[in-house]
Amino acid sequence: MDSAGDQAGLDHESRLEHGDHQAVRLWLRLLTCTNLVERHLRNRLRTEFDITLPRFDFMAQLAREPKGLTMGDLSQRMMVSGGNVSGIAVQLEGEGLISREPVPGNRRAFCVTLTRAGQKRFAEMAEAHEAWVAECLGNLSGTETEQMMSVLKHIKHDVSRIEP
Amino acid sequence: MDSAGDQAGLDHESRLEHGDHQAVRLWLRLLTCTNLVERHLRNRLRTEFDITLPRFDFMAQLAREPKGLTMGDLSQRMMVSGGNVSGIAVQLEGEGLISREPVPGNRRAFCVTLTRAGQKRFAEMAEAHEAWVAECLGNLSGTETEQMMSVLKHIKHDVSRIEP
DNA sequence: GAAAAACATTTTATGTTTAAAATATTCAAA
DNA sequence: TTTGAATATTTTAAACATAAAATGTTTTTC
Repeated sequence: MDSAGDQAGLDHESRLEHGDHQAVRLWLRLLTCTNLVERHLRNRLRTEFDITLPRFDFMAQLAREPKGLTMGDLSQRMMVSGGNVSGIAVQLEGEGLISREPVPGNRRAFCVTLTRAGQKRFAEMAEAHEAWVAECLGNLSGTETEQMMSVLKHIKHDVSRIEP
Repeated sequence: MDSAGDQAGLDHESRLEHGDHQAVRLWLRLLTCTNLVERHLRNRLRTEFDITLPRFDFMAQLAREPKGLTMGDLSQRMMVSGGNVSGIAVQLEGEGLISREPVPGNRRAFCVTLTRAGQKRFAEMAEAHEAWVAECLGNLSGTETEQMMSVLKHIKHDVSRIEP
């Protein structure tokens, strides 16, 4: 196969440019779409539970790990800087939603867990949150969802290889 | 069709729960993936051009509209608050990359354009940026790209209908 | 044509986010 | 065991983000 098979008869160089351009278009749409959903969830959390998305995320990570997580674990899983996690923890601790206890064999680290009040509070929010997400992404067909999951996995793999 | 056709024999209620749960899994993957790419681009812009993503985005909007845009246009296209755009504009103007001139028939609005220096600077960055995006999203097959574009369009449509 | 409404932007106050420096602890050698 | 490297967290400074109030301008309406 040669130039006969080229899309729209483009040569190698302009085909590459075309491909790059397509990638940018996809990226802008991906970014816009994610921001749209994120903003929607953020607003709902604020108006209905008076909580920010990062704080909700913080609690969600803990809810998945009843044994607790260190500040570093949280930073990694939330994919935000350590300083950020630090600030959120102070607030949530002040509100009695999480507790930070020293780790027996390691005086550097804290073990952060949801308090009972935190668990109760999170359970209420999580149910609503799940419904809101379903409002945004739940109308896709089974095929669409699978395609999306598959392509995102592919992207994640490609990006991870760039600078590990 | 009745319970015979249900996936995995789930009843209506648990099928709904399953669907909601799937939506959350998709959302988390979508968010993670977008953040991964965004962070990568942000880091590269910082290390190689010493510029932030919002400032790059600001200039990108102007590059697409040689006739210029008002502050309000920019706010809308960048999907951020007006106050935010205002702050970025002051900086970029200070660096001589954009200019803000009064609009003839409207003394409220400014017409913001890239200066010649801004155009030159942006052209350099845009070329690199396009290549970085292609590194992240350019290894997808044509089918994958099309699927992704299509599903994202669907999502955007669904979300827009929730609260317009 | 004056009052009111709408518009375009900036200012202010508050809070989030990051990178980088600082602090403190643990581990590994030499 | 003391030096040095690695680890875990907090603090700090700068940029970014928002909502709401303030400022000035234009349009509408009566």
